[in-house]
Amino acid sequence: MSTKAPKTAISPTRAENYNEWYQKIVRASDIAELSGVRGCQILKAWGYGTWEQMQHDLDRRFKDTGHENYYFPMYIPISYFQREADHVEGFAKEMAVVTHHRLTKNADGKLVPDGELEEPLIIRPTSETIIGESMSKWIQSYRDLPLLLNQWANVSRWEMRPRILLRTAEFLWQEGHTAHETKDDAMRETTQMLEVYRAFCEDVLAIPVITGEKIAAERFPGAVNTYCIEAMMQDGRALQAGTSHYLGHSFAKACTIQFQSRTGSLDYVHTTSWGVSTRLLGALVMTHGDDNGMKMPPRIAPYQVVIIPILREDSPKEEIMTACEKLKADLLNETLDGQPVRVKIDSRDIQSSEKRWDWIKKGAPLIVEIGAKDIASGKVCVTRRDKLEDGKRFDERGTFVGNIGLELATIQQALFDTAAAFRASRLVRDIKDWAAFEAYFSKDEDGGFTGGQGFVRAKWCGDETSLTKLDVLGVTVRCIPFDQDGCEGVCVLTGRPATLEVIFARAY
RNA sequence: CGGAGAGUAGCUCAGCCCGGUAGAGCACUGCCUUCGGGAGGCAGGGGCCGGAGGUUCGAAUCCUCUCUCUCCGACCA
Repeated sequence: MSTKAPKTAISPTRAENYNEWYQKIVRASDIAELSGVRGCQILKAWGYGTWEQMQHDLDRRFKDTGHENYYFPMYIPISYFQREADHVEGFAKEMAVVTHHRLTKNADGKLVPDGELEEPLIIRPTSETIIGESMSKWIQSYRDLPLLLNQWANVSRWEMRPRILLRTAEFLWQEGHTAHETKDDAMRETTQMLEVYRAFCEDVLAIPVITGEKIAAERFPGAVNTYCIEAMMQDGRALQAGTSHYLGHSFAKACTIQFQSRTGSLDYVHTTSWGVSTRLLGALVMTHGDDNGMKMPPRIAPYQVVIIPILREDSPKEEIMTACEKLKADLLNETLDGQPVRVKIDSRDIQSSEKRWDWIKKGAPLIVEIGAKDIASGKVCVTRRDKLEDGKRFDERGTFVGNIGLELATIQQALFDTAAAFRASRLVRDIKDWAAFEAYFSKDEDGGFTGGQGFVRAKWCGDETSLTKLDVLGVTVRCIPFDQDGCEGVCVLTGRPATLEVIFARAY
């Protein structure tokens, strides 16, 4: 019995059921899977490898801006955590709490917690308080400032409704924490790191983002200002891809981080924090995935070129493998952005067609097949993942190798352009009143995928009580974009005069 | 955390209503034939039916509790 091959590698397709497509593609691309532990995920080699690429790139950007890596404990005494009231308010409902320090067997032979801790520990949801504790000891004078540190770590937030890669009980991230002498210095840091994130997302992940500030209701608990980069997923929903906070004196006061100023006074430092997480993997999937799987932007792909030897019973196996090795070696001498091209030879003992689909689903940017015919002709058979519909092409071997850096850069740009065009097609600017607004977010499918519709950029009066109107639509204010037009207009929610432009959208 | 649905082979599921100790397709293993393409044939391996109790001579099937996942809602730096 022959089963008909599906038209698409991922089923259902995005149009059929976007949510299910998302879960399927995450699995099929071998990026991550759910674990047996409630709300927790396993990052697999292809997903973790992508995260490692992100880490390398971001870490360099952090170092270039003067930061150094530290590592702080995962356990935070409740007494530290509760020092900042807003912080407690924001996070208390999703804490994992450690109350015991050993296990013993009970009468039934079952292991039960024993040895209750005098003071329970929480597992960090973020580290402002425990880092603040150290900063208060390390900082004495203005000469100790600025203190610019970063930590790569796991954090835990007990989410009620987990969603793989986007919202899990444990995830990996980096959190930058800095302390400054003045508000201006801290604000510069906050905006500088947001810009680092923007550049990283757009240039490396090929995800176009909108930079802006969060409204009060969406701020980080304890922050004075929260800034963000917001990306649009293929269902039109917004995803916060990174945040940067100016924390003012909140944690300085909570943790008593003081310094003697140039004039001799004892002042509180101004702190900031900023972070991105493995959620970016989810953003990548929902930005670049299609119905055949993932498309990894070359700058972040663990392997940019995958070589598949085409081996038949009668093939000169050694000769083909040697040719593959030689091609790999030649490609390793080529570069993208000054970095050696990342190449993998897939020598698994399975059918070559299966390997090919495997890498299509994973989203390797370029798949090269080498068989006896190619060696004879001096050519290579190339599949460009972002142009699957073009099929295979046959390049002169030397041409392919010589152009590899250029081609990877071309693919990178093509992915960004596609994502930017998609966002542009769903970024609406001409909605001026509530009737049009409500109609936009209430309309049925218009040929796109389910859910979010898109972004509405419109005038808003700034009165947060007006936002209750949005509840029934499931829409929120994603950010106040930096590039305000400053023009006078009418608030789309209240009809009152307004100069503020905001992005309205459904969000993840 | 509230409402709904679902957990049976690695995956997708049938069997459950009408209890009699497990099946299909795909995947996997071996052999053969194929193969520039998500192959075909034959032969195999693999599950104590999410877990714990209970009812019964007997439970995947009935009852109770519990865990996990999915969807909707609340919540969500």
